[in-house]
Amino acid sequence: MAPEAQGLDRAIAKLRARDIVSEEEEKVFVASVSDVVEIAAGRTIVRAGASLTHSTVLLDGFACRYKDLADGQRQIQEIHVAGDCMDLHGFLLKSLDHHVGALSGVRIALIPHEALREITENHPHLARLLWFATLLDASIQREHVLSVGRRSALARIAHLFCELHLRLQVAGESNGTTYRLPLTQTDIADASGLTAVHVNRMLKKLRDDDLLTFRGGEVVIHDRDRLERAAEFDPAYLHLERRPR
Amino acid sequence: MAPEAQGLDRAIAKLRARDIVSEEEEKVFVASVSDVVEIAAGRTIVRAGASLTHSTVLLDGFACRYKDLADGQRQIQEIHVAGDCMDLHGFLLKSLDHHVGALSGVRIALIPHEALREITENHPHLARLLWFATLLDASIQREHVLSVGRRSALARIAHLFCELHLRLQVAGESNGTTYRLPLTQTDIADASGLTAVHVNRMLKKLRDDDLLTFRGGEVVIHDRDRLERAAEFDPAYLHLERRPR
DNA sequence: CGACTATTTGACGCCAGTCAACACCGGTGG
DNA sequence: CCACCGGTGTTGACTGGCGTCAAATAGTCG
Repeated sequence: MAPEAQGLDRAIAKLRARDIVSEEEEKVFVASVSDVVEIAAGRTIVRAGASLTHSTVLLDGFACRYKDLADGQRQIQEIHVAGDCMDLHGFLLKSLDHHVGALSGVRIALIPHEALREITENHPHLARLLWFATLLDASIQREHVLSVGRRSALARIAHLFCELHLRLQVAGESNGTTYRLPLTQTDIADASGLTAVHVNRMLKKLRDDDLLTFRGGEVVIHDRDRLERAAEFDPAYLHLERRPR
Repeated sequence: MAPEAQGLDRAIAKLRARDIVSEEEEKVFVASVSDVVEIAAGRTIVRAGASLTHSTVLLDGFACRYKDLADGQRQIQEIHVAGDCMDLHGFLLKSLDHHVGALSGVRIALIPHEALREITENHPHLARLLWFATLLDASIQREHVLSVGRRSALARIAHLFCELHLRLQVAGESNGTTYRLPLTQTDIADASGLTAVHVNRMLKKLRDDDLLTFRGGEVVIHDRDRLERAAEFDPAYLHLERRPR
């Protein structure tokens, strides 16, 4: 592995939480990386509609998929954490229907579509694991539809923090009750379909109720049980069981 | 093809709208069907969490994926039309995180996971097409997040009707401006994250504005242009281009 | 015809949006 | 060292879109 590709182990860890990944498959995956680049916070990583030749793996930092409406409203569809294959979807869609943006400074690995195609031809099990990774995105997005469509503002935000906590734990980026999350309240609002002002009010309530504190890009969970109940959080949709796929 | 498997051609048509499907691939796909069953309106087709051995293709009728909250609120995450591979996701997830229900009477084909695995081992291009089909679901669900999170009630409903119109045209189930849609206003509400009462008000407004009429399970579009503008509908996310995948 | 479900409409209430003012903070330059 | 500045966070007053409740009407199936 090129030394700068460190962080790829997080992507492997994410898969290993769901199935066995052989040494050889790990090698094939790591070898498929053609390049590693850094991108500053706030920059666009992939623009909707652009013709794609590479997919990306988020090695470090936070990114998101999002769409805008004509009046300037933005909706974040999924927040990505280290280890996520962000636009593996682009491999077969050929162009993305949404933008991918850097929420913090990020480091990403590029994987040529040609290498992915190769994997589908010669490494069917690894191909199924990559397919699985895209299905996990879909599952996360479905839970997001539920949140935005039916949960109260408070529950939406609580749910988001629960989900990120668990996903970051899988990537090895959280000890028990704390994690870094360098997002603004506006980002949270764009993810949860609310306004920044109302997010602020709900964050205050979460603090006052002693459920969690989000300040200075850091989340501190005070009462995980009550937080999960407030969010009606059930981690089943993250499919955290190791099974043959 | 078993005669009762008619309707599978709609699934093939859906793929052929996006890439070339060879005669042999079609044969392999059709041969993978082990059974065809009918299910009455309102019944559950797959329950969340159940252990799965088959995936399903919707041959006829309308179905949906949905989740419920504890207080009884329901959120439909995607409406499926004839030709959709509904829980191809279950092939690799092994158990679904959501329910699949029949919105009308439906006919579905069952495909054993074993046959799908076989396809990933021996027919990589066909496997990529099936992967693509699941990515299309993800894309539709992302647009759904945008709708529910940011569009007004009127735009949400207008968008839903635009999307279904186009998807039904691909399946050969709509002439120019009309299509069958045997859903109740409550179903529309559950899909769009609104209440049935408010859906009713918005449908009245769509009628009064002469954009479309939805009555008796039939949609009549009066002014497609203005409807699309009201919905801010852009079909790019349906990826209707025939390209090598 | 009667029971049931779906649709329609009106009155009213509330959750979240809007608008606005102010505090905070790190960076920048005089 | 401090004035300034843009981005972010905080709070209050007010508004409005959509939810809630309720009752009447229209279909539908036995």
